[in-house]
Amino acid sequence: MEDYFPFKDVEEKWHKRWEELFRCDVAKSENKFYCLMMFPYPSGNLHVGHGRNYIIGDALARFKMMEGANVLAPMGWDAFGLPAENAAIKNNIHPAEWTKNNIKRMKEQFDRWGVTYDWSREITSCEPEYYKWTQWLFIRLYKAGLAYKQAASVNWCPSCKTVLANEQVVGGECERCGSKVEQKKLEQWFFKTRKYAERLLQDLDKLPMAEVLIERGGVKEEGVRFIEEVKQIQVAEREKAQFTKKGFFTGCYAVNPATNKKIPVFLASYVLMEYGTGVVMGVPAHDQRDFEFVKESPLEIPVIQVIRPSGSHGELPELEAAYTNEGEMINSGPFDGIKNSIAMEKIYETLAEKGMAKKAVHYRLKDWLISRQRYWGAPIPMIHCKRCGTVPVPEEDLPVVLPEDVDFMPRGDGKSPLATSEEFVKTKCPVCGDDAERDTDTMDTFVDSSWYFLRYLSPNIDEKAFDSDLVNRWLPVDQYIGGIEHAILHLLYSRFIVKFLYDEGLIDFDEPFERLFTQGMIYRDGAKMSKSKGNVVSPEPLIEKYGADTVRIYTLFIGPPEKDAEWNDRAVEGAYRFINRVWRLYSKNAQLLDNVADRSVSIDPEALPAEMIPLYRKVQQTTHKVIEGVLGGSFHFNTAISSLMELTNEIYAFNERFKEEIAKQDEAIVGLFVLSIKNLLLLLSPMAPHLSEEIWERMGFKESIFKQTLPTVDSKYILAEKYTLVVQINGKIRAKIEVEKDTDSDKLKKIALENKRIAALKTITIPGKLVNIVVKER
RNA sequence: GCGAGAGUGGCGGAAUUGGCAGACGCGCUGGAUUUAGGAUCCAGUGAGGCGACUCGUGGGGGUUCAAGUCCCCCCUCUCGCACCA
Repeated sequence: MEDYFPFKDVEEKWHKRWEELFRCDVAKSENKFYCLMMFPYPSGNLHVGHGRNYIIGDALARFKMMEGANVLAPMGWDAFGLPAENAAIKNNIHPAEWTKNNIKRMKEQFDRWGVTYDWSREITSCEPEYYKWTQWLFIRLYKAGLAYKQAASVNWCPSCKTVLANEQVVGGECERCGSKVEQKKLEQWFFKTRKYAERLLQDLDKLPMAEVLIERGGVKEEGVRFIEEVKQIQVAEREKAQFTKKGFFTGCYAVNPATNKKIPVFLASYVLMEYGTGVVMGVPAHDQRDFEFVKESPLEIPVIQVIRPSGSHGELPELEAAYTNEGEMINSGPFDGIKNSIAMEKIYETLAEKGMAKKAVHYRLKDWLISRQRYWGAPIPMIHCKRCGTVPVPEEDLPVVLPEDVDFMPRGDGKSPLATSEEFVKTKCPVCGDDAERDTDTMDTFVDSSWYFLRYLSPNIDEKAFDSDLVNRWLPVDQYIGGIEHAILHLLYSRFIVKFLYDEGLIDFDEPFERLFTQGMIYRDGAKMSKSKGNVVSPEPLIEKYGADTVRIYTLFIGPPEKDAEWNDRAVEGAYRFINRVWRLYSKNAQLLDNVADRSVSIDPEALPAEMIPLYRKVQQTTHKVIEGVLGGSFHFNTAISSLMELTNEIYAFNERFKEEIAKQDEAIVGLFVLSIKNLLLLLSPMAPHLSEEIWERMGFKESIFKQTLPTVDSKYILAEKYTLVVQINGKIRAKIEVEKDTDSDKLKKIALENKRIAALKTITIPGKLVNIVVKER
């Protein structure tokens, strides 16, 4: 008997066979299930926190297969991006090569977890075959009037003379050299996401997912704004705002239309031109920023309190900070005495009647700035001609290939690295044929990832971006799984692009994802795993020591998948013990179980002796719980595993109790025993696939366990025929009595009252649960 | 500041419609087995009390026969965004 599951001997064998299993025939779209996991950035190493995403997705894909679905589970690489360029600069390796190496390594990591995909559909966003179509998308947007050029600020390091990403700015300083970062205006490309703001907001209702709320923060309606009256004020010459929260008195006054009082007008450094009209009403008594402005400024600015804190009386003390809570209005003319939240609406109504105000909706959504002054991205396919202006590269000339031999070290003139390649820059104008220059910026990597899920259906076609027919049959994605960090922008951009393609008539759906699931982060020592904190847990040593199934089971068992969880090295052993407990169930009984498939073993539940019914019932209850818990929509693998542990414990007890009968091959007992083990394996297999497949094969089944259907539930046996009735007095438990399952209320009441002879005022009877007796005094 | 989420044993976490709080696992304790250790198997394990009992789901109120769950107020923590008013 082998005491431990020999995972090292069998894992590889199964990885090879599963590749076939996961190859999807997309021509058959009936009963399709598109299970999409966010394609990762190939940063080099996956840790167990990343693993959660892929393990959840893999387990789900396998459950769906066993439910009979035609599962499409593809994978690819979001392969353009800043880290490749940083690594290149640091280690003097070409970004393309660095990326390629990382992809190779990460693919191996997927494999070791037993996470399987349809690799025949692999896509890599940095390959010309792919980014050709990212460029094509840009041109479509441009031709539809949704791409435009405008000056916008970038972070600029005056010492490195280069553009910095937000991430590279730490505390206002360049992370590399520590110089103070400046803002510099550059002409850049934008996509008009704002044009889709209303639809992006409205259609959120089509997405049944918890994360909707997160995105509501991104596209948000701003409330009432008093625009009209302030527009009349002439804004004086603006003083340059190089200091924070300082102001300049214009000498002008505005009139507060609600009270008809004069208000001094200031220029303030902290008011953003880009937001709203660029003009705001300062309320120093009730806005902390305005309050600080008044405090920091040498100017004499009156602070008028207009909200009296709830419950306060008499003279109001001088404020030490802005009062931002509820209260009633004071110093507000006709609105005095009204609760501030109500007054807000009242003031609006009054002004609206006079035609002085109107409600406006402000989406907290900017147009999408897609230009990046970087090398490692898809070149923007535009040509600048002196005579014809900016013109798109003709579609037949795509892709605009990213030249390999470019010096992408910081050059110090602020231009994109591509500008150094004369060969790249110099071109002919496609309109007039004259000498012209290519745009030297590349696209934001979010553009690459905003359409990749369409490409998976036909990853290799070179005459178009995607096959509309296949895409229409397979999308929207049935289940999208990914990290919370991408739940906002990536989702927004993908939705924008899909709506655009819908408007262009290229696809017939306008939301890309049917359901989204964002899994929680895995923490370690109270912080999320990161290289800089040095708290990452690598999967390899764990898989080496305990096997892939242990790591999978632990990862799924750690907690509800949507919540954050703390990694605990020692608790991994619990998963390891469980795996081996299941294995021993087999190995202890190998004589019986080896090739048991070839024999007919069956049971008739109706004919089972009473002492065997509890196990049969446990099998039914577990089956019900696992299938409901996982496929019922909540992906609660943690409770599914716990109930499989319970079942395992019960099979152990059964095995021990009927040891001799099993040895003697008693038909009924062996039948139930084998059934229990079969169901245990079927339910466990998506989560611990190596173990389950191996035992399944040894039991003599010729086909993969993932080609089996999930066990069905004999629902008659879900409820026990007896249960523990709780008897409460005044809501406190006073007795517990075993009763028959179908006992009616009257009978229950009688049983309870006989048990405790109490003069009852009132009795609450809940069949199946409890009897609560209410008495006057205890 | 805005937005989102979360507070249950020593720890991770369970608890249909409000109906036995703490399933399952980790850790700990004890027993079996073993020359011993490890591994394995079995049992116990919220706190207090000898006890019948009492107290317990961040804190305080409330609704109810009954509250982790519903309502009001407060506290703490985590994440995301932001000179966005």
